[in-house]
Amino acid sequence: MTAYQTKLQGMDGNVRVRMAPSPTGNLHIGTARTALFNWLFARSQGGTFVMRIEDTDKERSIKAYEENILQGLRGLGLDWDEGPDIGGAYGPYRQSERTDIYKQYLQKLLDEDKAYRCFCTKEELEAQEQEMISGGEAPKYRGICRNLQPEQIQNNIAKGKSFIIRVRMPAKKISFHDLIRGKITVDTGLLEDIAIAKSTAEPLYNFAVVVDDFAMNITHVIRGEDHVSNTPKQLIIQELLGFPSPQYAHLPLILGPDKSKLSKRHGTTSVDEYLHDGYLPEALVNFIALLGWHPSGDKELFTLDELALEFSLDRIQKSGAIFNMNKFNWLNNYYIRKKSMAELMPLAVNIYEQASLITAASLPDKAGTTDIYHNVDGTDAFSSEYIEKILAITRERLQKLSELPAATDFFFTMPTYNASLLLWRRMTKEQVALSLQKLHEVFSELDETVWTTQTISAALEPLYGADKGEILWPLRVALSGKQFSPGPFDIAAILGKDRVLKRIAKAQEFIQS
RNA sequence: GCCGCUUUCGUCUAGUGGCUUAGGACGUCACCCUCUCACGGUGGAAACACGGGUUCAAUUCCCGUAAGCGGUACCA
Repeated sequence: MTAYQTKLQGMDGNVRVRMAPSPTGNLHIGTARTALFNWLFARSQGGTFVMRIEDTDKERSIKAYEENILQGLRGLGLDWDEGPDIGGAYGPYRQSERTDIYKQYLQKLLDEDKAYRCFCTKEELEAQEQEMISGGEAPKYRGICRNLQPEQIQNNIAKGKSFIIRVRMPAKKISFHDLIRGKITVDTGLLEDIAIAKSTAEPLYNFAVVVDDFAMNITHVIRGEDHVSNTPKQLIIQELLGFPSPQYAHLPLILGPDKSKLSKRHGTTSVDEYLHDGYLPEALVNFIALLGWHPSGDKELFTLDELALEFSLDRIQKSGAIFNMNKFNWLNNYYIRKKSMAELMPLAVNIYEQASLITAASLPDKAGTTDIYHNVDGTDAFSSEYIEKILAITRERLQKLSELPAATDFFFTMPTYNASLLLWRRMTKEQVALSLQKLHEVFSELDETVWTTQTISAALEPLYGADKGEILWPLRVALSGKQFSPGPFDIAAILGKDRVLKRIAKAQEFIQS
């Protein structure tokens, strides 16, 4: 029995939470974290996690975004028990497919006179609003259509005037207990008669949410803090409809460096982009989990399963958390170092291919292995073992996988040199040329069949003067062409005799010209 | 403007009235390792927004103030 299964014993398992993304953009960091916390809560309680697509806004909702969001979430390791892609007992799970359900409750509210038709045009509403603002009042719908006579309504409908549906907002103090923030009280008298549908077939957010959360038996609503002001509205609608209220937990926002809600102007907010940029899913999950939540101990490195084990709502922060790239980079480096070679290889190969450093051999060789790659002009071939060795010595210096091509291109193509870079400290060109010449001699003599980091290191031993750097720096730069790189023995061991000799010769040519 | 929420090192945070010379992590600085960079190791600098209460005692409780954020749609 796993630790998780042990933990679940004794839980009622009746918890039902939902993630309700709106497909109006690619999967956003904030959405991912809300999903993560819902998932964590469901898993830690042995409850059910429901995925529901909130696509009531026909203009802005795009199917491709829905796919991006769902795929992105799965890519992070999250799964759901019910949803548009897998069905479930409470479907359909797309609001656009639930109009009949909304229609029925909308009619009920209209019949009971808890809601009414508002025939005001957008222009009229806007004018009223302007009037109120210039008069120093808080802009709010005045309730022009609140008390229309039945004949007027019939008349308007007969004339084909379009209408929206508004709820009669009762004026009272309403409060709820937020699982994270405690008691929150709002005076609904300050709220206007909010619109709940554009027509009987087009419900609006606050209404659709209430109906669905009830119909889907949701017990806990865990969502961003930007929804606290919607909660009293939804509470009222529930009351009007006679629905019980779920429990609420409002998560602190993820902030940009300027402390405002994280958005595109702060840079990348899309999960996709981070993944394409070489950030690992496990790093992203670990990082966003720590944005607003903290375990009871000092431990900071968590897998998804470990998070599920430790997670609890009462350890969620109340204030917003700035998305700190530094720490994210550090975490990503940690996970790059930790990842198994088997997982890392396909990612790296893909990146190398995209950078046109290698291309998979067009034909599998006769042994049936397909793990041979060529450089683009076909002048050199590399085994997957060769690439694995490169990763082994390079991974610890990467903050993200996308740095791989620039950091290791010299393993696949001849490096280009920069004159000043070949010179170690106060060395002259002549001294460097001499070092290179000695190196070329030693490597020429070295037996190719025992070509390892150790033998290379030992073979160079006799060349050292007082400053090893006079030999090792030119060597490293000759092999890599870079200011920063792994050590020269490791590079040489991987490159092999032929490539090492060629690179040293090229560097010699360069320094003499 | 109105309503709501929030406030511990630069950042993420621990802390629930005395155990705190306020702990950890990232970043930063110094040193070590070292041919470079990174990794790793050691050490340092760095915070309780302000003002009143309550209490023998407040970072911790209460009230104000300030600041920040969120909301204020026929978006979600």
